[in-house]
Amino acid sequence: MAQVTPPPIRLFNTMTMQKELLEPAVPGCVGVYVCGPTVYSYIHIGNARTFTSFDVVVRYLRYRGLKVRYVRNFTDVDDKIIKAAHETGEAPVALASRFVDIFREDAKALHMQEPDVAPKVSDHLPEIIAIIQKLVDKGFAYASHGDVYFSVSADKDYAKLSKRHLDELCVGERVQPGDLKREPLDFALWKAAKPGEPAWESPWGPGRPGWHIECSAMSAKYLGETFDIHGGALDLIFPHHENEIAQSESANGQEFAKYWMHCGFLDLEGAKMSKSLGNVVRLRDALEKVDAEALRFFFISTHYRHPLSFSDKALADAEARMEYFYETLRKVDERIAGKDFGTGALHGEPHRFLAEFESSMDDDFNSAGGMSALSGLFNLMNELTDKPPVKDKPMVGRTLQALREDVRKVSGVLGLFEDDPSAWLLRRRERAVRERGIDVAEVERLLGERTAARAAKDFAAADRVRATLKEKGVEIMDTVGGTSWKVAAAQG
RNA sequence: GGCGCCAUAGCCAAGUGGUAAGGCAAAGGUCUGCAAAACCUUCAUUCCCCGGUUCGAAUCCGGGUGGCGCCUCCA
Repeated sequence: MAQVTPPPIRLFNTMTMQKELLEPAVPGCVGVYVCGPTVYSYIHIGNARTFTSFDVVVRYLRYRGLKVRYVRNFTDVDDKIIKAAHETGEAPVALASRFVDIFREDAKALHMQEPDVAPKVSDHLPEIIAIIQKLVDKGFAYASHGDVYFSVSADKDYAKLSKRHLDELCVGERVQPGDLKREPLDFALWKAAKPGEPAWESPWGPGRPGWHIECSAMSAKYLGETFDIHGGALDLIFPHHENEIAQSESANGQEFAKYWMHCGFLDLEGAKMSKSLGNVVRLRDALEKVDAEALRFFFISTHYRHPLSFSDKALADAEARMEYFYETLRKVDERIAGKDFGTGALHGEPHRFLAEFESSMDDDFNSAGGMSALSGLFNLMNELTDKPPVKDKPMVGRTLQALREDVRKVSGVLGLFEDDPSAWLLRRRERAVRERGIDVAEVERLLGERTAARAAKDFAAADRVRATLKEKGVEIMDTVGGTSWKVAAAQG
């Protein structure tokens, strides 16, 4: 077996601010670490966008034949968790554990694949304490009244990821009164326990890890001291990722991650989503109103590094597009199901669309560019189904089969079209029926009346029924197989 | 103040040196009893503005203007 040529995937590296060819440390194998959620609440649609983006990255790397180890952690020890637990009266560990389960449900609902490893901070105290000890031993960290701090001045290339100047950073840094730190920029690796807080024993007394050290410890455990891709959203560049680099490279004396990928922000029609404004949209609330794949499609339609604006209109557009895709697939499946069209030539080079899709995705996971190829693919499916340009029916059938097969491949990468088309369409109609308060029995009765009128060639009566239904938001379609109906697009 | 990002048709959105993908909307057409869906056609001599580099720039450089993010927890 010949050596497989590595796929020419290029990705934008925040460290160098350039697109680079992906060259894994171990050829053919890619280690990916994505900073996962702090489990103190429900995730919002911004979090969902980030995790969906990396879900697609990992799916694509695998599609391209790379062996991926995908690690996404749970931060289950944290100030915010302690605070939230205080409010609900739960034990912090219990609250965190509850939201880990909730996160898993949400991720599944959005068709995200499980990471290979989903480590929790609370399960990795020995590893965390070990790396802190290593930093203390090497002189990069110091203990202070039960806390341990990383000494930023000991790290000569601190801030290389965010490209900041230390003297400038000091200006904005708040220095707490009675601070235990030597320098304002130093950050906590270990925090001494306060009464009532979860605490673990350590060489510095009871306490808990600081925010950043967990990722250094857990990534090293599961991916090694140097690994390939480290991801997260833009806001993690500073200080979180910067501090991870400082810790890991100081402790291990080698490069931490080769490629840094950062996902752009999602806003609400230009407004920042924030708790103080009270406009945080939870993923699960969004999924009450919009189909999961439509939401994924909405995310995927814009490049992962670009800002994305969430709105009802954008969602409605995405859902309408998904309906087009699924209607097409339903027709195609009906046409080719269980049929054998033999072997032979295909019409119109159907595989060119998949090739186009791949070349877009190879270029920094440009899923938005890939949509163009997808449109071409579906367009050809419709053309072949409804108005075949060639008479050779077996050839048309074979071509449709080939196209359907390519849709399945794209589906595996994007996490779209994973449903049975008819089931998806019916589910969407049922949701619309509920939302619009449509009386299905009445619709069926009116349709019966209309069918009778049409049979009697009383088209005026038939058109009156059509108009009546239209007022109720129901659109009807006459086909060879009879009349079907759907809920018209919402007018607002 | 520092470090960055963004600005492409009515809207969404690719394209980062070689002469503007795709989608939605709109208009016309095919099909239809009429529709819907689908398909076909049309729809940016031009990419926020002003300079510069180049045979050639939406793409590179300089300067503006307008949005935004991070610098404190944040996906």
